[in-house]
Amino acid sequence: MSMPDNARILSLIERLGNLVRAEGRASGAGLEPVHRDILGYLSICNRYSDTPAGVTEYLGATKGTTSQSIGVLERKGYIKKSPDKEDGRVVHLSLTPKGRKLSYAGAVPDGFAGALSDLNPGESETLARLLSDLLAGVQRRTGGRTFGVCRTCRFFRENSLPGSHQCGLTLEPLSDGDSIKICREHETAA
Amino acid sequence: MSMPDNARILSLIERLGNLVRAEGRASGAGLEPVHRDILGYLSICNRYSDTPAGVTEYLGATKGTTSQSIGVLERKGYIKKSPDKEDGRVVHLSLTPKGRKLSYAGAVPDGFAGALSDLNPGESETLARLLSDLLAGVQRRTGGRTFGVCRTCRFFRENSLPGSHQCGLTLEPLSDGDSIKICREHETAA
DNA sequence: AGATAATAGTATCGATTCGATACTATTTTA
DNA sequence: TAAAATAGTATCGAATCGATACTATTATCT
Repeated sequence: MSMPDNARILSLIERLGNLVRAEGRASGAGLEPVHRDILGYLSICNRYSDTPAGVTEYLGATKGTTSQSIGVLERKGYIKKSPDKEDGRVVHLSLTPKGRKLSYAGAVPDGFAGALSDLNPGESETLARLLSDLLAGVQRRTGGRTFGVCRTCRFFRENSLPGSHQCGLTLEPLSDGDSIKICREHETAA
Repeated sequence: MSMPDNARILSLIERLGNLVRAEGRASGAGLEPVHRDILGYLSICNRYSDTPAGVTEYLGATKGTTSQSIGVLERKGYIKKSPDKEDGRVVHLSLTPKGRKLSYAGAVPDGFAGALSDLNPGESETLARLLSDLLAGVQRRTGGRTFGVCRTCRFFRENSLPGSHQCGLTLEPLSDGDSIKICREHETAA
């Protein structure tokens, strides 16, 4: 008689997602949820992914919509655009100091922080893992990118020098800092 | 070095929520996510909760916004308004046949169905439980309603006749069908 | 080489959300 | 009976969002 687990999970995710959006909207200084999403993404993505197309894939929106949101953030001084040196079509996005501050500020809203602290540590970990698995599964199925961490990608290569790595796709060198960012070209290592 | 579990969970919920919204938008015939939310809510709420105020609390929006969305659904013929018999301020909302069909159709999008089926049954159950707990915790803290199932409410009373119950708040009789719907006045039984 | 296709991004349109504010009507409370 | 609370609507401006059309650049194919 009760709802099947799948539909229930979906409904819960939708409601919790709405709450996160609503809480964020209430507390963020005039910033829409999508703006916080974009700033957050730009703060953790690597140099292959900091483009309007990368943001578009990450958010699952259309590129027209994303272009508008990026325009708003640029006009308000949170991000800056700079042309790619090799591909004349590509634009890179970077956070201004003002934008960087906000991308950190978007911490955990009070209501959630409290509710999460009610879970015991094992449960938090389980929840995080199950949600990750679910997200990865959805993305695999819908052809979406996984946006995994560089270091876990099948193209990631260790170099002989400590702290020096290489991307097998672009063949470019990668620093330790690069290796912990997320990438739109990420494919999970087998 | 890695993200704390709490921030990670929040980010996962936000991303999954966005995906649900996006998938729903793509597949639903011109219906916005909030419209599906409203239709879904009306299909499972009881007669004390099928009002604009009930929808407002459930969605966490403002009443002005909700009033507009309800207006759209009414104009498009998915729901119908009828005045309350006792309180002249109150309006009840009901699904038209057209609306009822859509509230069922909004089932689980393909990508999610597949990804959820990858979890083994125990994991699904765990995930559903953890998300429920989280939602309840957030609502308790933010003063929001829990919208629990009538039968689990502290005001729910069994009658001597089988299949007949009573609401201790309104003192009205409740059928078996009533007892499995969600209510905005719900308070978890101790 | 040169035509064609694919890709990155922008511009514009209409419908809609959303919060804020103000407003009406009804009911409750003091 | 007057004041306050409640339910709901109306209106405004800013922004999202998808759809479509468009420009510019790069890749591909013949």
